[in-house]
Amino acid sequence: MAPATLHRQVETRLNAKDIRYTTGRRAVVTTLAESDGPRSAAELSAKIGANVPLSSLYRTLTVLEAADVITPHFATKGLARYELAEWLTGHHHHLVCIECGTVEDIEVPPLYEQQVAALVETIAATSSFTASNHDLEIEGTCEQCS
Amino acid sequence: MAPATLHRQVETRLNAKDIRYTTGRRAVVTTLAESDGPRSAAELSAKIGANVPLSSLYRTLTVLEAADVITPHFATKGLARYELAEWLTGHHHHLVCIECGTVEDIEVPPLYEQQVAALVETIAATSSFTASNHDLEIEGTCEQCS
DNA sequence: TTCCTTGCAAACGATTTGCATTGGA
DNA sequence: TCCAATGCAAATCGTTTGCAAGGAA
Repeated sequence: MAPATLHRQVETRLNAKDIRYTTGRRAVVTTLAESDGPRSAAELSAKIGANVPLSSLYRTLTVLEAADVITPHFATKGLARYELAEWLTGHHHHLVCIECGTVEDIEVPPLYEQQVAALVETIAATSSFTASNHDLEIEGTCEQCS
Repeated sequence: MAPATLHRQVETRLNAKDIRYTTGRRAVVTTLAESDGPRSAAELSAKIGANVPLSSLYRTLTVLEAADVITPHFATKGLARYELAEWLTGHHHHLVCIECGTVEDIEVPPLYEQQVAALVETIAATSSFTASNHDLEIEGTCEQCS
């Protein structure tokens, strides 16, 4: 999605909830849009530069998550990583490096996605669990670490 | 797996690495074997009772993880949950409740498992990422929370 | 002016570590 | 006996919160 379009969509979403789309929030959205996978508060801070205090960053993340603009991800120990919500990026899955912990987004071909969706349907039909979403985590070693 | 068999397998594995299979370690393995999903240190502590200090529990978890007897899981914010490694339990996936955070194991029918395996193969073939395992997280609402 | 937002510092909760003690082979 | 394992207390790390200052409508 073009950055201008992205920001317009986010702004509309935030305005609908009477939340301002401030510079700091815009910076987080921009940075996540440029990333190819979820990023932690520390990673965002480093990339944004302009030494924003971490407490402000965390507050920004809380606000954006509550507005469903970003989604948290917890594939690695001890810290949360965030990415733009799927209504902004499209549905995707994750490659998780078991060495360095970085996470990369992947899209899977439609045929496979249908199979996974069918699997989730099947599970839902045979249990009392109400499924709303799914995420396939492929664990392994990234190029850097191998 | 029968408890006796389980403990024998774990003991063999630990002995091979010159690690003792102590009462505390045995208690963690027993408790995880009785659980239907990954459990946190606090949950294990509560279930084991016998007020074991958390620091000892964490050390036990570290040792068992290093010996590949247990595997950490991070689907929810702020804390790690552990489960017996798949060579002891068999391959499975997870239902994650987005309300209360609890995680439950599920086995998926072989046909679907083959499809997922094929998907992972395909991804591996088209990227420089070396896949070693995968985990499908189905997010939704558990019976309690719905 | 009136709230929302931000910055700073202190507080928190999960986890880790140093060190002295205990216990099993 | 001797080193691994444990308990306790203090330290660490990511994250959250109270409160006062800054900023946009």
